[in-house]
Amino acid sequence: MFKIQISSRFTIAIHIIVCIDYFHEQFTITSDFLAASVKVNPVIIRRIILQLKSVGMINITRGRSGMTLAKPLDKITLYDVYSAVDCVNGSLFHFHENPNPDCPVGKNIHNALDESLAEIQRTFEDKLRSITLRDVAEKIKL
Amino acid sequence: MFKIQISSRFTIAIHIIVCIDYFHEQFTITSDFLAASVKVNPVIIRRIILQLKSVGMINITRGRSGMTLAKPLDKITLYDVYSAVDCVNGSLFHFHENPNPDCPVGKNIHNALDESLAEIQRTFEDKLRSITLRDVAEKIKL
DNA sequence: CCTTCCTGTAATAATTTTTGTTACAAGAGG
DNA sequence: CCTCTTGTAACAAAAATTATTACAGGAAGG
Repeated sequence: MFKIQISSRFTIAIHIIVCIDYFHEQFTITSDFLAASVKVNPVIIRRIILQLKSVGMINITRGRSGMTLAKPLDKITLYDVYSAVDCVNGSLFHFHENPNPDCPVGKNIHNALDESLAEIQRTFEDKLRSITLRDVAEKIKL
Repeated sequence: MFKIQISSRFTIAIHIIVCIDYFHEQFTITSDFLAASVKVNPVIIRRIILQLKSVGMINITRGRSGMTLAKPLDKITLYDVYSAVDCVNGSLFHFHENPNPDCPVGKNIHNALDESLAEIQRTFEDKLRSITLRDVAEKIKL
């Protein structure tokens, strides 16, 4: 009924990293190469790899060089990827913005909830931190 | 830059439940009353209270009766509210839908990731289960 | 029993996000 | 200098979220 999902940019980014690791000795990895594996437009890939590059996760240059990983897989957690592509600056929860300040509940609901919501988000992100790209890549190679 | 937030329906639903608890002895609680505290259109309120009703969390009748809670606050967890308003049937994560089956990575990425993503979601939902509406309401009354 | 109030619900609009696409300048390397 | 590919803008399409109007139909009060 309702959607509420974390962008596919996250799983695409994971797919990209695993692909670079998997194929880097066999092929020159380009955005077209990755687009063929992920099956999306190459520009989508480029936008994501720019974000991964900006946090020092991969190396890219223009021209025929192809891209490489800048870190070993076991030094990249799902959280690293998540924060690289999705900008988790803010809250995972969307708060209704104008509760009535003249109502005792409306005035305090934010304070009453914020701490709990932040704690939930922290738990979620800690779990993301506990899984590395190596864990994922190993399951691919089986 | 990107949004990715759980619908405000969740925090609105919490607001609603706390309001009913807080005001039920003083006032007749209607969707207009709640709309004034939350500061959204009454129809938004009605759609949410219907969902809360459908899982047996509140009692509603047409006419002048007003609505009441069907459960004590400490028997309602944030997860109960979350699942009532947001239909968490599916995954919290949006997977890109057509990875290339002819690519060894594309063919296996789903299997390799699904278990981990499900575990992350489970952790998240368990945390939601650990907080009750009583915890929230108590902070309002301070 | 009839008037009033409020829910339940459809229909629709306005925003905001997300994803996809085309196009092209500019850097890198052969 | 030619070719390949990134980096990026501009724009289009699709999907999701939130808001709004309107009204039929129970429930309660007089």
